[in-house]
Amino acid sequence: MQDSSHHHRPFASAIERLRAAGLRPTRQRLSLCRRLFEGGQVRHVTAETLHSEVLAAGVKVSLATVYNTLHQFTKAGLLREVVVDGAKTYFDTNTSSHHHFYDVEHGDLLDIGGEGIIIEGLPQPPDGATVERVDIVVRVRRPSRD
Amino acid sequence: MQDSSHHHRPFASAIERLRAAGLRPTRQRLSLCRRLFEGGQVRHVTAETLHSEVLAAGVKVSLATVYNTLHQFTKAGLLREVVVDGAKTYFDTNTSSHHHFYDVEHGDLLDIGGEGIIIEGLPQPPDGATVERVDIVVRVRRPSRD
DNA sequence: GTGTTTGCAAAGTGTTTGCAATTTA
DNA sequence: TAAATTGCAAACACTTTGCAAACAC
Repeated sequence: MQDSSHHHRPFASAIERLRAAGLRPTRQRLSLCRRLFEGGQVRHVTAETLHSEVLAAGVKVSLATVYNTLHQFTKAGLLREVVVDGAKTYFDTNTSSHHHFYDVEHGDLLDIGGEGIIIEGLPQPPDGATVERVDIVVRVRRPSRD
Repeated sequence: MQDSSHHHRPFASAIERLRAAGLRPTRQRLSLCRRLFEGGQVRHVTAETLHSEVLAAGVKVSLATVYNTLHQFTKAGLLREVVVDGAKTYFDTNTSSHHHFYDVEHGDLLDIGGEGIIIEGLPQPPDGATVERVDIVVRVRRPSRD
């Protein structure tokens, strides 16, 4: 059995998490923060999905603020941007090195833990280029019943 | 030394290539086709870059037609769409299974041949999902001299 | 109070579409 | 001539931005 002591230290509250990120705990940021991190599970959201989620919960936040907040969270290291689709931007609450299944039909993302994955045969990056990150996207199609 | 007899059979002409794809060889499609495939090298274009290229060469084509043509070529198997950036769509003349270096700074793409690459440890796709394609994107940063 | 954050609406970017005019076979 | 293709301009989806009002400390 593996220990999980390397998990991120759980924050006592969303306020604490925001403070640690150097962001004022405003009403809007608090509800977004709670929604993203307090379920305890990895989440994949777009600005739109997160926005309608908080709206449905009765919290008033503008879409522009959701966009801004997602980027602030990303810059602060709380989120990670995932590029799998030309149209929309996904944000992942899992910020550790890992990969993704992407359901091209429904637009669903599923994490693939980065631990067991080994890529063999990758050539050296060109010139003096430094590798920033290696992303694997497994594009899958789930048969839709029609 | 490896033989290269598995390369795509070279087409006598752009006309022939279009016919084989079931597309009428119009003036616009012909110049786009020539530009894409007659250099003999792998190319990575966006609608914008290809459009300004043909314009610069004195050929009159509308941007809308470039978009439509790129998608027709893709559907016909002449091109492959590459998703590396949320903003723009790249098209690759290399349609075989392979991967990419992506210069996040300059937006440049570079192919990584698919032959030597082995990914170990990928879990089974969820449910009855079928894998459509596995993409590796190595995001690199080339230091810009300032 | 002072600097930060918000919301709105407008602007921006890349892409798609409807349709009349043109071109191809 | 009949069917396919083009170009334009308008529509589109998603995202960013400018700025006055609201808010946090």
